[in-house]
Amino acid sequence: MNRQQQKLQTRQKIVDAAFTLLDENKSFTAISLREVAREAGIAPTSFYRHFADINELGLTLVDESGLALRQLMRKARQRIQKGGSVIAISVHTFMEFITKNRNVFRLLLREHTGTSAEFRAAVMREIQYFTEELSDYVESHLQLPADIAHMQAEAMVRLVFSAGADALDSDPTAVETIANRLIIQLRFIQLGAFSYHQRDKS
Amino acid sequence: MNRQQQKLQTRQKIVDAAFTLLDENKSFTAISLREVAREAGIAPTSFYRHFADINELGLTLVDESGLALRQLMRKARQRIQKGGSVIAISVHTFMEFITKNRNVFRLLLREHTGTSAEFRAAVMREIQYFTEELSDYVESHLQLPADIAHMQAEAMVRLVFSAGADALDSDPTAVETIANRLIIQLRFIQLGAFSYHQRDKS
DNA sequence: AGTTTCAGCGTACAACTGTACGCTTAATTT
DNA sequence: AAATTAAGCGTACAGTTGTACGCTGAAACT
Repeated sequence: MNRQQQKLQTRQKIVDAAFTLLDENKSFTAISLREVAREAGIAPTSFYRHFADINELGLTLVDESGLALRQLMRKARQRIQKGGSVIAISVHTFMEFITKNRNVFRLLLREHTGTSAEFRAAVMREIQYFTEELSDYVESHLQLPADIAHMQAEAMVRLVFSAGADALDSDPTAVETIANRLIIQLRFIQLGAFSYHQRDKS
Repeated sequence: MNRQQQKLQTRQKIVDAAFTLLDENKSFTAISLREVAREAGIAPTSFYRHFADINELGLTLVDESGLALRQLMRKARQRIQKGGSVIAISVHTFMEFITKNRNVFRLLLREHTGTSAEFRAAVMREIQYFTEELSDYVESHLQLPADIAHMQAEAMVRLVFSAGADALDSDPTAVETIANRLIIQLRFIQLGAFSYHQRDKS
């Protein structure tokens, strides 16, 4: 087999192993190089052929997670084209994602408040993509000035991530409850930003 | 000296040592019993005279942190008696607290999304106190039905904690900016919940 | 065909971990 | 005064960690 392909394949095995280890009771900072190697089926020292550091692996995972989320956003936007509530569809898409990719979302959540400033910054960057895309949407579709649109988008993303954290610990029926409450709370923000804007103009 | 007092004193040394170690780069799950003992100035094995487990220490820290936050709430409510914006005063009190007790808030943040289900539950309980007290306030002062008041309070607390997380990584001037944005975003929710309620009635 | 490259392995080591066990010593009880 | 209690210590041990070093064997190149 091609050597390059082979290398990429084991690299993927490492990434997959890391995501597998990132379960309910293990944060990325807490997993050891040796555990990852064991799970990936390689020698501990072979790890270094792919990543200089365990941190480099971590940042890769955050990047991949962010990418997955952005792809999700696109999918949600496509669904909205066909009509329906923007908020409700977005929330359901999001909840579907985190229940199907628990460890991906867990990684983002944990490293967002984690112990590595580098990781925190990486996650915040991914969240900012989220916020800015939503901000653009709000600005153009709801006809709000940029600053208000941005605050609205930021608040919404905060709520969504926070509710997502709760959803991770809940069974499917509880997730549905959380989603429904979240939808109403997002409407609060939407309505509130609008009336704040109206009041400001007069 | 009294033996009981002496014991309580070293116990406090352990607690203080743990909070000291809980700095920017160290989560509670990541600190070792030996580190705590070293910082507290006792032998590693002496730790067990005070806590059965390192987890027992952790839950103690969460409890103490929650207590500190509840005391803060009372202080904020007292200040509000004298008049002024409820939201603005609460936000400023909160920000003052987390900048003066960084590690206390850090503990709550990290364990909220941490790897121990027990710790997560403990933190969520503390957050719920927050939410419920605020919910009662909203219900009685803004004349909203209980369910809407609760959703409003929950959303507000989510926003406050999320903004608090950002504030931890920021310098004083950035904290001020975050606080001001947060105040507006909380107004969004307040206004939004009100018009959601109005609309619902008709 | 001969040479070079390099992914992966095995061994090795020092550092650190939690905690079992028994001792000391001073406060407390009898 | 004698006996008991218990906070704190020191030693010890097995387990895990990251990573330095040199080797192997097959793919890639000349």
